Amino acid sequence: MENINVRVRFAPSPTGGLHLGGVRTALFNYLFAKKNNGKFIVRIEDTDQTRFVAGAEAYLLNCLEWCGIVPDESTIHSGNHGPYRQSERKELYQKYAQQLIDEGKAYLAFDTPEELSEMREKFKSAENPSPQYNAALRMQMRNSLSLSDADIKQLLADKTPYVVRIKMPENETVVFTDMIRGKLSFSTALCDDKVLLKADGMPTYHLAVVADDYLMEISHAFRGEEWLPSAPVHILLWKYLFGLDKMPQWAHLPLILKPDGNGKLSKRDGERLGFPVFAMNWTDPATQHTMDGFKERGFLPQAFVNMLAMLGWNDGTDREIFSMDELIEAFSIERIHKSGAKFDYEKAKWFNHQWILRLPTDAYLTEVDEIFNKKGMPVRDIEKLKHACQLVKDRCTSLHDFYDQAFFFFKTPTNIDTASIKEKWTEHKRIFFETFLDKLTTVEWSATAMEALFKTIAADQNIKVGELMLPLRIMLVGSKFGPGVFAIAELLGKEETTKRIQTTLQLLEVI
RNA sequence: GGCCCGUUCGUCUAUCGGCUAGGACAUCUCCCUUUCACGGAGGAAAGACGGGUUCGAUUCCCGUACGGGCUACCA
Repeated sequence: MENINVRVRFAPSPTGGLHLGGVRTALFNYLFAKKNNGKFIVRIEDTDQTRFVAGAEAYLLNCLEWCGIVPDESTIHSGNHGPYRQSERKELYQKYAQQLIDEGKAYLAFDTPEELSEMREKFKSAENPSPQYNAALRMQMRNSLSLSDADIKQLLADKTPYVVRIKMPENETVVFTDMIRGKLSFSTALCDDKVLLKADGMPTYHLAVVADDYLMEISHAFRGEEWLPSAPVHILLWKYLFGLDKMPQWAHLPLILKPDGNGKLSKRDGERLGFPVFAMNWTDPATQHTMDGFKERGFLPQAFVNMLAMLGWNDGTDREIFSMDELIEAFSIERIHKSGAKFDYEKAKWFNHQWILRLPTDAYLTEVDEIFNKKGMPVRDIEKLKHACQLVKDRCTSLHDFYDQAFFFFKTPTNIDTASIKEKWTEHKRIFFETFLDKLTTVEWSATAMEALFKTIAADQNIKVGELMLPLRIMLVGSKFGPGVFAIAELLGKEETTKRIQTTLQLLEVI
């Protein structure tokens, strides 16, 4: 079989981290590559020097690594197709641009940005709100097709800045097969003369994507649906430069939509609706504004990946829970959907809960420990934390919930909800708990033994057990939540349990 | 405006011409639980519309509507 080289391309920008759509594109690329024993290549471009941010490359790869999406080749991990940065490959693109010019497939355009917006203003109408630089208009602009040779020479001699534009054929039909959508056709008459090389000598995406994919022997390329309209330009460039037989197979992935209303999910939606949109947190270097990622919100990478995979793909059965290996095993590109999917944070949390239950506690103990540390409650006894996690995992949807659900194991509650019990508090109950405390010193320290003792004393003293359970819970936990009370007591230990009961008894005395 | 893509419960989706339209999230009811959850059982909830093709269309075709994407020297 031919070599399978699947690539995903990123262009980091300072305003945003790695969003859901980006991770999902990478994920599908990765699944496809692994499924077919191919290579997964991550390309991170410094497409625009002014926008490129130091640290962005490492950030992107960290995010992918957290997700378990590990590239075989990347800008940082390197491979044998370097150099990877666009700025270091400048001459290559210029060479291809020149080739196109020589063959009459592209031309030089000297129009200034002002002239371009002037043109757009001038030709703008109700029927045509966005006039294109195309066959109909290019002869009215200042370019190597409309100007005389002498003029062009003079402009070049004066070092007038220019761009290279593709000369779109007047009326040709470009046909190609998308792996997800099937056969698609576009008329070149509707595409404009896209800029291939910018005035600073750097390529636009259109030229770069074609040249890079060729040089790096890419066989398959997945990207977002938003690229579909410019696909004909890329197909044409492949035809002109390298031949369609060498062109990678395309797959245009559906978009991830905002949960409410319509449209592409944006980072603003996350802030507005209170959920993360990035894999890991990202600080905008300009504003120093940090946005949480799924990782920081207490998501497990397994759950995050699982959730993303199910947003636009399924295996045709009712199964929803997949590990990365299982995804690779089950993945098939034919089953990727064509339509966009609205992101549902509730469902994302459900996936996380499922993975919290499924994974052994050890898989996330370090993260939970860190969360306790950040809350200012360092856990000295990691084994105890582990037990606590096992006790409360049923009721945790995020890793942060472990703190809310288990903090009382590590710190005596300061707010005792005595209000809930004081109305029904009696002298009998006080006597009961004093007896219980007394006998506790002799009993074997286990939940079952304690429960038996508790019930025996209750029977002896003729008090309903139900009347005593809530008070005991309040004494140990501080309020009305948590796992079984005797299990809590067991983990708290004899000393702490006794102390908490005594403290609350005193509190009730005062009241 | 033009071009392209899409359209099954509120949401994510199953169905590759036979459907009493299945599952999951969310929601509601009940059970379990001497707390809060988990869990279990059940309920309500969908094929945008109009034409074809066919014995039979959610499924295939064509229109219409609606939604989205693109229409930059951004990707």
